[in-house]
Amino acid sequence: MFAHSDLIEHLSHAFQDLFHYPAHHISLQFTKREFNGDYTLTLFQYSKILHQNPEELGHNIGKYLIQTYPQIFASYEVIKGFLNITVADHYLLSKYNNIDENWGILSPNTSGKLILLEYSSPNTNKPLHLGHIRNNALGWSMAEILKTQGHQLIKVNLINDRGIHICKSMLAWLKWGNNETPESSGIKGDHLIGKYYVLFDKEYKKQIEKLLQKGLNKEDAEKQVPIMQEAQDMLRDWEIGKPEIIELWKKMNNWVYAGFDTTYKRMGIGFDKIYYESQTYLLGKEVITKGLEKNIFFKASDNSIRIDLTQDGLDEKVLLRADGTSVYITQDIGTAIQRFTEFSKLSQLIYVVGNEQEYHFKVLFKILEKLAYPQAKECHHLSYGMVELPTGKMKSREGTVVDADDLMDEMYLTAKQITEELGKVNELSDEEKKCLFEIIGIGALKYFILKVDPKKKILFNPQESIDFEGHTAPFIQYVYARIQSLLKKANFTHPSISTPITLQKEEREIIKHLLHIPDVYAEAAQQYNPAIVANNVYDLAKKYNRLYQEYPVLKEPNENIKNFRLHLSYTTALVIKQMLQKLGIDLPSRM
RNA sequence: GGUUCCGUAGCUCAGUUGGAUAGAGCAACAGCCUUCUAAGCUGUGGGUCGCAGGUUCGAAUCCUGCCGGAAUCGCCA
Repeated sequence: MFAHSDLIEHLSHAFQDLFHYPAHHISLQFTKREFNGDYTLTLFQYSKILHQNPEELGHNIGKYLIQTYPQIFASYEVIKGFLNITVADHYLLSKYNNIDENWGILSPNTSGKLILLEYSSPNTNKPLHLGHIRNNALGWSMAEILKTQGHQLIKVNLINDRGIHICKSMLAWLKWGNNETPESSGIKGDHLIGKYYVLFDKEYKKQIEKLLQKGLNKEDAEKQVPIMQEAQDMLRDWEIGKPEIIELWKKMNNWVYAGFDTTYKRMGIGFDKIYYESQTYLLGKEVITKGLEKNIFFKASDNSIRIDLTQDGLDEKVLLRADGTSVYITQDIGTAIQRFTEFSKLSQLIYVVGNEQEYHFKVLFKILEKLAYPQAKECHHLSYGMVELPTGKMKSREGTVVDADDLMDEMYLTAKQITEELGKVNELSDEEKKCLFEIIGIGALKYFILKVDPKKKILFNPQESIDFEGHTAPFIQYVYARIQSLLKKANFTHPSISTPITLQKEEREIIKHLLHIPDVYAEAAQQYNPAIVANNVYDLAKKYNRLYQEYPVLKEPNENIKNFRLHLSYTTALVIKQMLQKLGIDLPSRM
């Protein structure tokens, strides 16, 4: 199916016939631009095994290929230890004809797995920020990429809707809110809650300062802050289910969810299922007890239950406090097991969570393994680096965050400004324009994030706006829009290519690139890295631009060539669209 | 201190299952719109691939040590 696999098969025949050598794992690479040829075989390794100098070996294989498969191999060159093979135009074209809208995408099949991917997972006490944008973009995109490999994905969000942080916002709202609501204030729900979270923190700091002035040391002061004690009391009331607290909690959480939904929708992401920590935080205790009976865990002298992972290069970890209450990892064990039960065919869990929690997930997966869950070995933490500002890490409480909604607004405005300056779409309706600016702005933002290897941290400078030129989404979207314009002018109906033609170098470059796309998806999935798709689709767009600049399409006098170029343009746009959609980026038909 | 990750052009990043002269974008400079959308194309300049060893015919890529940065090693989540 892929361009390479049959070429490699023929090469392997060559080794067999010529040298009776069973060559496995032959790897072909693209020939570098400065040499003649399409695919290159490196000869050194074989020259050693077969006791033949590379030059001679190269000629032997090259001749064999051309004589045995003249319809596939056109010519070859041996330079130093490299065999550069040029394949025939009609071979490339016959492969090219297989490309359709599902190119590189396997339909759900028997080897496909059922995978649950958890991402986003926000707290309900503050709005989403740039860090969440990275998480959301990565999570969504990773799910789409895994689907190309025939897997079935369940995307879930685990919302952290309980705990002291929510009580802080609730308390501040009770004290100073005057019954302010999103409706009465016109403030988006999550932002409104965030406002009270900040207010709490201000008051908290003020009170600490007072205590310090009274002569308390820092540690005691932090323990005695009245407002913090009030928040603790509120958490206790919440836990025993005091009706007015629960009601307030529900009301304020609903404001937040409405706000999140707006942001998610604008980002173009979604979930198949939403879990709430308030419903899962007690899970896991039972498992701990069972594990204790099986001696996987042990009771420490202080009555807390722990696991000793020192043999596995980790530490001793508490799983249940002495008073029987659960800790963070207890509920993660619980939810994992609950999911294995809930979806019996589930074979993999993927968690999209920042790299600060790498240790946590190592421990979690190890515990699941010790508890003899076969899925444990398939669990994966898609860990990503922090988004940092020139001033350092973003901190919600100190207001040094780049707000997700604000940033998207800014991207929209930049897209609007640039588009209007260029003045190419003036006759579009206001509604169409709005839609276009959104596609360009949000696309630029997502691409900015997704093109970077997830494990690297991203430095975001609010002073410098995100580019719309060069290695960006708008660049790729522009290629697509141009092609749509060509197709429209030509009334293109994509007939198949049957007439033999001679390909230009730029055309071969594009075809070879397109033929390689299935490998790109496979690699991105295998490495859990959407950046591979992001960088590759840029290369494709770049190659098309070279062709576009150099050769006419509609104005090409030869009808066969004209039709072929139109078809190649159409196919390129098709694949670009597919690839960008894997990144969650939309495409405009004009821009 | 232990563990993990990162260090490539002035800046932002590709390239790491070992292969040819290390590639893009931004920024700078010089060209290309009476020809299919110039958010584009072409060219110039810019590199001790953190440092030092090692393995190899061949190392940005693998191994060891060191330097610099980040995260983590909570009965916080």
